[in-house]
Amino acid sequence: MTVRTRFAPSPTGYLHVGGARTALFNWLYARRHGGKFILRIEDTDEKRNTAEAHQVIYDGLKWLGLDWDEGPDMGGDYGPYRQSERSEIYAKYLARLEAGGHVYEDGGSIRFRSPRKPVVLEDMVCGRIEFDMSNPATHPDMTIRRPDGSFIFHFVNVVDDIEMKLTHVIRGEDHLSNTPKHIELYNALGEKPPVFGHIPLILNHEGKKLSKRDGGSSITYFMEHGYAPEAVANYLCLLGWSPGENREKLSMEEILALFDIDKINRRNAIFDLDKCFWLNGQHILSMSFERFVELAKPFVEKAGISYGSEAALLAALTIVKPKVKHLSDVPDWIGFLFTEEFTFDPEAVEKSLKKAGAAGRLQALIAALTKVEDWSHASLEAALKDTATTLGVKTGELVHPARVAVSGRSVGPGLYEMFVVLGKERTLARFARAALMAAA
RNA sequence: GACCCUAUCGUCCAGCGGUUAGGACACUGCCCUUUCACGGCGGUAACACGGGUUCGAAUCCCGUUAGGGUCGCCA
Repeated sequence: MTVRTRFAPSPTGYLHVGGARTALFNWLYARRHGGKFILRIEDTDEKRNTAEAHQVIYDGLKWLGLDWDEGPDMGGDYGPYRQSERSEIYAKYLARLEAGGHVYEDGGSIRFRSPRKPVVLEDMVCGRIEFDMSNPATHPDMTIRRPDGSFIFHFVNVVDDIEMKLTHVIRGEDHLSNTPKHIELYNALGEKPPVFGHIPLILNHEGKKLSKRDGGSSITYFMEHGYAPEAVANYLCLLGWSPGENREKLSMEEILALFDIDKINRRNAIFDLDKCFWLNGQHILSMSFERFVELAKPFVEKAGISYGSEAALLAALTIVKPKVKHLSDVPDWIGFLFTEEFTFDPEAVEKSLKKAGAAGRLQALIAALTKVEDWSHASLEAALKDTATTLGVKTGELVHPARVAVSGRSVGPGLYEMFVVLGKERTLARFARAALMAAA
């Protein structure tokens, strides 16, 4: 039997990180077991069902590196993959329930009559759980169809999972309490329930279910704020799961090799943006230059930086990669390399350029750099350090004003790297301008 | 309220009957250094509580407390 898992989001217009993690775990499970991963859109609630809302889901999943074998955009043997297009199927299943005497009408809607027998769930993550269904007050007969003929989540979800031959249902723990209802439905339909796995929830800093309002709760946030998909996927996996050996940073390939659904713990996790951010820096640091270019370039283009030639852009990206932490910071970190119109950070000017003696030190540096023939990192470093020795000052006294002189700011790529990328002429011109500012 | 799940540093994750309770983020001290970063060496910081079981419990059992989830004609 081939493993078949699914991600079944509702098109709400944004992809929740919790949903993304659910998708990730389902994808991982399918891929690990040579199975299929299916995307199904649960859009029975028509009012929030738009093409853009679908696109957000596709974009988010693709961005994370998740691919699906069957879905609304590509079809498959068990479609359609949008619930809004599956009404006849639901009607057919409702007829089966009616024939079995499992439903009754209540004020125009149709309810499923619970057998009121204990339900036992063998959950991949939570283990064996027995539910007492005897109290109608806490386990009322669920509505499965509204008076207007539309169907309710619990019913369509089960029907679709049956129809699409899903073998494993991995979902958030918020569904754990709903599961006995679903199992009753499977039983009434004479179908074998899939294997369930309820994963712990992602909570915000208040310890509540992470909601739309919380910063960083949607995948779009990470896409826009310069996170690498592999870093976010890595972080999401670490919530509730550990590869062992105190490992933190893992590639998708490594995760795929190590991930195991029954090693997921059962406690909810609080989303920590700090750690995700750190992991992002780690991934950027160790990713290939090609990958970095691929991820950083869209941000550069979007910022409208006229970088001239491709070679010039690559040179700039090279010196920035070892230090930048957010891909979205790249435009800011390279912009000054391509224009003389860059802005000076007033605070940096005040602190470094206007510092007593800075003007004189810059002049000394100009004199020394002018004499440098071989405009290389090593020669430039030697020249600057010699100057510092001659002047009897710490290298920092030259480095700080020099950095502000060529970039206008106190943070950025390595100093000599910037000199090299700018070239001798532009570097010295910027120094001359800065010396004027320092003297003013 | 009923039912279900959970309980180790502030946060995430190790631990699976015998450990000086470990790693990571964050915070912080020192070193390196060319700012920021990176890196290196340290530090602060945890087994919710009470009963059992056992020679021995963070680990197993029960209870309490706390937190989360579900109880929709949302998904």
